[in-house]
Amino acid sequence: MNDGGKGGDGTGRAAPSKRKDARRNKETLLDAAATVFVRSGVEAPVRDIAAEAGVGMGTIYRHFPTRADLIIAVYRHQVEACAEAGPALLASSASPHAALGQWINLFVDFLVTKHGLAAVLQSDSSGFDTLHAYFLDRLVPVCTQLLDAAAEAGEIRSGVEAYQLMRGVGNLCIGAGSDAHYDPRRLVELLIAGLRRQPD
Amino acid sequence: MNDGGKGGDGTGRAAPSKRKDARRNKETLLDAAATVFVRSGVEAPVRDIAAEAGVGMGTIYRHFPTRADLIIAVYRHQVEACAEAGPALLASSASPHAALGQWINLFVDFLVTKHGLAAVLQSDSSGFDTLHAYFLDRLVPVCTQLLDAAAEAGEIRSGVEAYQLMRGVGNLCIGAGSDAHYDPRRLVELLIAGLRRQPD
Amino acid sequence: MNDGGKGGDGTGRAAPSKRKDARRNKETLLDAAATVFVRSGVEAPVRDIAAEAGVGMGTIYRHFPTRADLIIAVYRHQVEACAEAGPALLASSASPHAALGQWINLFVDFLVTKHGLAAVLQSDSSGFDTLHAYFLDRLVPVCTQLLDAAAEAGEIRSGVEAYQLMRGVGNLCIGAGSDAHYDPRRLVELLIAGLRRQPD
Amino acid sequence: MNDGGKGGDGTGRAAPSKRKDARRNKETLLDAAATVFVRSGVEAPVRDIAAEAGVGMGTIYRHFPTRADLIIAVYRHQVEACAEAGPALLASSASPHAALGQWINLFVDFLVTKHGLAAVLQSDSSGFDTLHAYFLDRLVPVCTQLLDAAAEAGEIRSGVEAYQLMRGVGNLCIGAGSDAHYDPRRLVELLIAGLRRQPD
DNA sequence: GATGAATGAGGTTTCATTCAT
DNA sequence: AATGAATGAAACCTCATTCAT
Repeated sequence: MNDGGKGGDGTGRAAPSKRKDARRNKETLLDAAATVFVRSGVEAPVRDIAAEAGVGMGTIYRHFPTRADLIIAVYRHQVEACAEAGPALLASSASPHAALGQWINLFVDFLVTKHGLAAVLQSDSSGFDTLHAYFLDRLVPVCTQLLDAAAEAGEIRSGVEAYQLMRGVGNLCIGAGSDAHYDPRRLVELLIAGLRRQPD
Repeated sequence: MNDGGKGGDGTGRAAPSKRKDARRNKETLLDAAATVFVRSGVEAPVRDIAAEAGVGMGTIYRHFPTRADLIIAVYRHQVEACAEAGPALLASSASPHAALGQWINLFVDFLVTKHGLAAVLQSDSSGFDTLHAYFLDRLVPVCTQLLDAAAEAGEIRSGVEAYQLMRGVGNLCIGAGSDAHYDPRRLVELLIAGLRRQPD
Repeated sequence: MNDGGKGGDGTGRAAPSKRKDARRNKETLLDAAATVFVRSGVEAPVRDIAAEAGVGMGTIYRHFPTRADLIIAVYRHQVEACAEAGPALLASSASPHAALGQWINLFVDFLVTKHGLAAVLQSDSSGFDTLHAYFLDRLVPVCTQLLDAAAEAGEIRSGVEAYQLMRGVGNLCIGAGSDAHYDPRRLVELLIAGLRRQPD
Repeated sequence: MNDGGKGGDGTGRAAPSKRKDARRNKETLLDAAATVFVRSGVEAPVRDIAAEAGVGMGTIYRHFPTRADLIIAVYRHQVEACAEAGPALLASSASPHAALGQWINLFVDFLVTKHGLAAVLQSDSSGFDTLHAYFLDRLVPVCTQLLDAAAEAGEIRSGVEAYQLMRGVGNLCIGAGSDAHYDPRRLVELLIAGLRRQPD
């Protein structure tokens, strides 16, 4: 959304120009943000991120007007990868339900390593609307596809929407890491198991 | 020493005594807090709660030194009721697993109507330690009992601890209410279903 | 301390009468205040004193409208004793200057054991005016007498006023006790030594 | 808005650069703080200082994270000057004892004009540790040097430590200014006189 | 474009003092 | 007379966000 798409823009650039500098700067920013996010969570003070990047705070606001924009940018690659893994898993797995389980695991693995991200994903603070929307837009369709496939195969009960499932999985990941006795993976596994069409 | 005083004091007191007033006031406070908690969540500013109750902020601090104390007081009755319902359900339900499901539903019903409580329950901020402890102390044993019964009856897979389950359920309840499309009950149902010993 | 504990106090009272009760109460208060002053300084919260005495805060305000009143009452005996020691020392000492030194030592001994009193004695907060006045009224004349005697005997340089000297000694006592490396007695000794008519 | 000031800045600079502005601002802050310190003492509310300077409170915290930092900054020049005057006086004075007296006078002159500083200098509140340390680190060695010189010259009794002397002098300066009848200078003079080796 | 100084709302907590019971 | 609950002013400190340079 904020930079103009899949990347067609780079093909034959010759002049390094301001543009390149800016890009480098932006990437420095993303690296710094990622680092700080790991250290202090995705709600870390802007100042800390700026300091880590060695730039002024204004620079961050220029490139990423809202925190959501920054978070999205930092995790875009991983979200994309996750989204793209959906169809692939569907194709390669023994069953749609298995594919769903594996895909969800990818999502969980992503979330549990992102200190504070899961929490912010369910925040209803309007500042995070964009973030919310991005994750949903990108992942819900994939999840829907997997869910539909499993439903069609008769493996799962119907009536569970992808949106809900994603939200639930996201929620289960909140607080992981701060409590060694809490293992979201295990619970998510139960959740997915619960989707199974029941024997009785 | 300070009240013996004149001596008699007892039997037929007409004066309602400060004590009674204070007690009433405390209840006013709890009502006010409950109201504000619904409106703005359990992390609402102390000042707001005081205003709602029509008292000074100091009054709140007098009765409830920490926010955790206030939250516990506000919800104590419901938590107790929930805890006590466990054994009852176990006795009256068709199966331990069914009892577990029903009990969890009670817990979910409780949580989803408490704006922000679920979120705070998993917060690792030290200010909420007491709150955390209270919920855990009161509910985990009950859950354990239900879980054990179900395990013994061979209805569920073993290896899931009550603590984890409660945490998971609590997490699933975060953000309920702020999103009409998100229904924790449904997901919790899946989670509990997932506990079932699998057919394969 | 404040309730008689061992029970010895019962000797032979027949008619406790309101008056006596009130007196007892007042004394209980003074004991409690003294205790708390030692523990937390003379600026300890009113509530603490009330708690120590086992009475309500209102009772303290009734008997001692201002903190200064309370402080004065607590230390009155000792201040009186100090004041009265002046003439006695003058009569019994080898020289007026020696008497002065001994008397000042009494004052210092009194102050250094009263956590925070010296500090409050020089506070210009209007709340302490009475306190200020009491100490001054009671002790400055005594000091003047000693000073005059010493001056008359040609032992000290003239031109130092009792008020100043008392203030100075009081100031030197501030903070004693909180710093093992600071010994007001030694400095006061220098001050008094400095009063001596210089040889040159 | 915030300073207008003496006007010297007009020379020829066109772009005073943020840095320069900030520096000026910092000085504005120090001036304001000094003013407020005179008016209300060194423990004046941060908000008052900010108001006096015409800046937000955050600005104060940016430049001076703790109150001790601010106080030190406000008085640094004078403390340094005082410290540096020590050796100079020693070199130029008739005797080490005279030098000591003059140096102490400088210190007293400094303190008596700093409303509340002397009081805070003996506070044992941990917030002022830095302040305490600064004054001690800077001045005690100088005092030691003067004291040692005088002792070596046989002018004073030994056994008085610079730390104690400084503390004592500081204490004597507490409350100066709020009482026209109290003149610390006179008392300090006595103290120093008292150091003299006694004739007897 | 970049910088980072400045702003100031926002929330917390403490206690002296009053006054209804 | 005594009680102690209630009041609420005061101060503190933090950060997201803006904007002059």
